[in-house]
Amino acid sequence: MSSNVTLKQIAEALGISAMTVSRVINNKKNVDEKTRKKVLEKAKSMGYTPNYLAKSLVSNKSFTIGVVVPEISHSFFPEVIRGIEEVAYQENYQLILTHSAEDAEREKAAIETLRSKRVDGIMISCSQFTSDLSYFEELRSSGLPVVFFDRCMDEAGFSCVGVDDKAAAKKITQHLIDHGYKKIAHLKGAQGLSIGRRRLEGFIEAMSENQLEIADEWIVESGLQEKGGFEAMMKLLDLPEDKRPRAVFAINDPAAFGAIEAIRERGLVIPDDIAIVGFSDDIRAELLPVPLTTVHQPAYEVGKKAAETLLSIINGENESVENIEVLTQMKIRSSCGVH
Amino acid sequence: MSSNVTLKQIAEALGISAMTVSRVINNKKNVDEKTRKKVLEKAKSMGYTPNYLAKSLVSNKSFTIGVVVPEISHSFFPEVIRGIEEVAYQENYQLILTHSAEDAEREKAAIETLRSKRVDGIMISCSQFTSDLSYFEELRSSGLPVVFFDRCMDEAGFSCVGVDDKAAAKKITQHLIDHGYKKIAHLKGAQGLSIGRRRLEGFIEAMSENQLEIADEWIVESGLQEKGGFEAMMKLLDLPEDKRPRAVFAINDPAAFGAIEAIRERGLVIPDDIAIVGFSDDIRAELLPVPLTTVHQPAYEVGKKAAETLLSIINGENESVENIEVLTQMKIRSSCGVH
DNA sequence: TTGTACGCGTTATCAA
DNA sequence: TTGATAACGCGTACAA
Repeated sequence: MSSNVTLKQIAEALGISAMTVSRVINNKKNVDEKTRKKVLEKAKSMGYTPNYLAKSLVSNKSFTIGVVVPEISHSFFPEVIRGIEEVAYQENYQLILTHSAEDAEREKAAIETLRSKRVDGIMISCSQFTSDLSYFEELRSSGLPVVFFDRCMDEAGFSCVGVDDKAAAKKITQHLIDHGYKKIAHLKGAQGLSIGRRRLEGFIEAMSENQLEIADEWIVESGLQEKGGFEAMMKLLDLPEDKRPRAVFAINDPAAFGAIEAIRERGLVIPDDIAIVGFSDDIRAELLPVPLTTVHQPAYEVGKKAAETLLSIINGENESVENIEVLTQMKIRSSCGVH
Repeated sequence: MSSNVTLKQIAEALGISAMTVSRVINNKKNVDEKTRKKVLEKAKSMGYTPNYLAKSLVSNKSFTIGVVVPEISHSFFPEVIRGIEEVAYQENYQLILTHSAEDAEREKAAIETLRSKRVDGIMISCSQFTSDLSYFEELRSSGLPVVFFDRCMDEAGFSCVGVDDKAAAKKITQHLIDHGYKKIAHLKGAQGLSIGRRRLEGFIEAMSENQLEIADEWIVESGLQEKGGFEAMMKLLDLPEDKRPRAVFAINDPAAFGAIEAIRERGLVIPDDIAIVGFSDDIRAELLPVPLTTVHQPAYEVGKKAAETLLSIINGENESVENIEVLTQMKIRSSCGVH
């Protein structure tokens, strides 16, 4: 077992008080130079490591931030985490990383654990199935600083850092429209989630402004993963040929990948038979046989901004509940049929 | 600020002792049913959250594991982290994730912070420039459970969980040899790192066993990133044409990607002019214009195994220092000229 | 069944 | 400059 050296032990070994040792370790002024040296040497030789648990217990401050993500593997979240970590590192905070695995209950449990570990704040990107608003209202009343990122619960009363989902969705839909597509479908995400709702809104707004029909059967829920995209696309492909859309805007790239697989399986060609665009600019998007037109999300920036927002709340520099949008960029490739 | 409710506050509100409340919260037997109910209700209404800091201080156990990775973004580490997280989650441990950004000093600092936060164990994947063995010896003498994964310091006396680097390197080199290549170069990694050394060993062994020449100028240090791969490959391409290798085994896929870029820039064709193979099966490998032959590393498995190993040490079920190798799988694609 | 005393490692406060 | 004491929130050990 790892036996840890304490201030008291150093003090005893030196025949002085623990308080003096503490003062030395924390670089306080009022310590005799000789004593200081003696203590530092002893601390080193005994292999002293300060106990932040005890420190935190006293100061009610842990310099730890909790992060809750719904998935870890794909390209977006690791990049966000890197952004968070960078900011945290600069400010001497550490990250407790938890993973909800798209499970709302696991997400709740993770948040409770983080609270128990007395993190100074929490950053949450919701699972696809998160819907219990009352839980977040309770969390809010606890006073713990919380910031959502990417996948937010809008009504929860916490700040949200994401991208300009609605504007970008509208823009990429408009791009399809500008190039002659009229029959456009949307693979949508859960409507409890900010991104699901906002991207759908952007799609609808673009269609409406151009007086295009938004057929009910052309808005299909796919969720955010490949499998859902595949299944949703299959539904569209099962429509009678004259009712079939000529273009598809998928809620995100993984859903688009699934849809592409479905289209390929049916022997149809992208973009000739069906055009498709995604959202997120997954690392694989530009490497596909038919590179995917999509919206680039500056994930690292989202992470940084979210961490900065949380830290400003923790430091009491910021009271307001904000909706912060990092700007995206369209990536026109060939899957939309327009180079 | 978030004012946290304590056992004592609940006790006072109920006119009983904190100890009784503690017993209820921890589901101890000897509590009157009525008291239990009363306490649970009060705890809920007051929004009680147990303070694990205090608990850990007493029990000398934090149920927290420190993880140190050299990079976060690419496909390998997120997948490893997911594996670690999964095991940790099952056993009710949380992860403090730290990032050395390939900086040996930052790595040391991260480990020290983790010790201060009294993690129950640490999992480390070294930076490319880690070389201070004495630091790890000190760490070892502290008795804190430590496991290396993927990038290990062999002499440090800690267990190491990785893949069968040497065997796999030998096998993929042999694959090139079997298909007629004789002039084969290797883009190597830092020799302070297990993977750098082992993959080079595998390469050399395959070449030697086939009595093939290992020219000094054909073993070039590239490091583990794209940029280094590009530069190293450029050196090879600058050799007089008759001294130029016909095939290249890159230490990992990112280095291979850089090398491929260099080859392309010189107007040469893969695999016709130069064949290339990598290591790691990056998510992009199979999507390249000429899909990359490489070695698939089961990253998730490595993470799981490493976490299991660490937990077994923490639980005192395992004393021995082991070298655990998860088996890889060759992915033959077209960059090696053999389908 | 319930309560009291004490200690975990640290620091703020006040006294010497 | 240094030291004694109390407190942070909790649980163990013991007593009532």
